[in-house]
Amino acid sequence: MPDRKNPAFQKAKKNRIFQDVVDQIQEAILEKRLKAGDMLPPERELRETFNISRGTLREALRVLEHKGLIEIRVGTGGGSIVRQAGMEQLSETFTLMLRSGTLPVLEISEFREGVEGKISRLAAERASAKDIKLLEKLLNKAKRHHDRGREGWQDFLRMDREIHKTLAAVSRNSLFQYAAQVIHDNISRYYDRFLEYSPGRMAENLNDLEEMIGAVRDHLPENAAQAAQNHVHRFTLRMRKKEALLADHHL
Amino acid sequence: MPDRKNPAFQKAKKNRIFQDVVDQIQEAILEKRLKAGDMLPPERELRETFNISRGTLREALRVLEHKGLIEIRVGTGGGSIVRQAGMEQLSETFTLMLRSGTLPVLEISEFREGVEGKISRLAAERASAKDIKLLEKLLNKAKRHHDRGREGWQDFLRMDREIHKTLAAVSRNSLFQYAAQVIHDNISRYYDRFLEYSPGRMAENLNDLEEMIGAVRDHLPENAAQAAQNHVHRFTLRMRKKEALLADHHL
DNA sequence: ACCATACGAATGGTTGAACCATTAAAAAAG
DNA sequence: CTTTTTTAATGGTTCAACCATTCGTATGGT
Repeated sequence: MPDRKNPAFQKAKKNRIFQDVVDQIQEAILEKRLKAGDMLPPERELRETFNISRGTLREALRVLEHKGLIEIRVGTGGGSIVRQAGMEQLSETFTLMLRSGTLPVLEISEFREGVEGKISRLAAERASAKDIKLLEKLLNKAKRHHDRGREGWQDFLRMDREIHKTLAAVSRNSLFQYAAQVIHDNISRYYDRFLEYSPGRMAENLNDLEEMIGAVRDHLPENAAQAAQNHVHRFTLRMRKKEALLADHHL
Repeated sequence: MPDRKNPAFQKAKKNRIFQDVVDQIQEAILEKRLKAGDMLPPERELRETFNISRGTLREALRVLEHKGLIEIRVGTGGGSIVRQAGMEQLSETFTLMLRSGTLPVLEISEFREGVEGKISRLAAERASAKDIKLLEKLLNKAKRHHDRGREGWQDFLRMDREIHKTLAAVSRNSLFQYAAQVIHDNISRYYDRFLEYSPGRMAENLNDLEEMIGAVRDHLPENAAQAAQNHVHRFTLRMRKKEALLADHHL
């Protein structure tokens, strides 16, 4: 169990006391006076340090937890553990905006096209021999699922996702990686129903993937970007068409 | 024996009552059963609705507030007001990640290049005559500030930002717009110090802006994208060079 | 000596009641 | 009618107790 740290906090003062506590602890973490893995003193002790009630302290800890700056565990040896802020919070907030904001699906898709395009471009620039080997292995799996026809459809879609995920990793940029993942997760949550089976569609998709991976293999960034954008754009078009149909149906 | 599947279940932390309350209220907001501007019942009433203590309820409200889903006001007629989740939370989380070093500055810059490139590309495709007129007006202002030399530097930078903002609006995609703004705000918060005056730098920047706006005027998406990326990339390079210098200095 | 079980202490989670601080609306004063 | 004062609603904070979970340790049987 890590040592309990006590980096000399000040007494709370602001209008909203818990906010002052949040700020103090956050600063301590950002200035590395508290490092990832360190444990804060137990609530009953921190309470006295800040000279506030336990309830107020807990509101502060709750916010810090939600910010991803601490993790809270119960039981003996539990308590508040300092974390390294990760991408989860960014994803969560983004998801909230996608779900609640009035972001038109068209704009989201357009953004996605840009991100996927750039990812493929970077991947084409940076793919190592090993990366290429992996991508081609995945592509072969996809081909085999394609050849199985209708019964391979779900597996094919899974490989499609896997390939995109791998390309994102090859781009060596975690922001693009997370952006692609968050958008994909959110788009598919609402539009997976558009992915009904059709032989032509699967052949078309397989062709897209072949083009993308071929361009990455040959280190042709421009082609890779174009292929990826076409691939995503095709999905967007299908989605819009289907949406229009559904709208008609409702009239 | 069948394979054991692991479909990435979420941690079942539902033991925590406040989390359940957060989820319920959040769902109500996302499903528009609660709209922006609506007010939740006062704490003492909500407490009874959920059949929990006020302290627990307040922890839930605290989290919702931090998510940007509600705003809390004190006094008569105050209470929890439903908000539309905006960009502030995204920006805040982004700032946290920047400061805690989770996101390498290089990756952020690269992302920014992609976003600004795509924005300029879209702007070149979609700019109306009116948009172009506005952009050229801004460009002229920038030119005049440039001609004033050193004393026009700050004004020139302001115009640079204004032009980028306008381009983002012309792209007609609020996601790109948000992304560009969040990244710009965060990058400049920590790296404005790299923007020291030099006549060559200002001339170089002005030239970039002229190229970008020229390409938009002539509806040449590819050129516009390239010009914007170069523009941002130049800033990235300067930033990295300066960072290296500072690092040397510290040795 | 070893292992399983039961206990107990540490720690976060929850509760209820009371009081403080701020604000807007109503009442009183001019 | 305007200004000031009062009042009531509402979030902010405190305190004290108890519940639930977890882990180390003591206990006891083999």
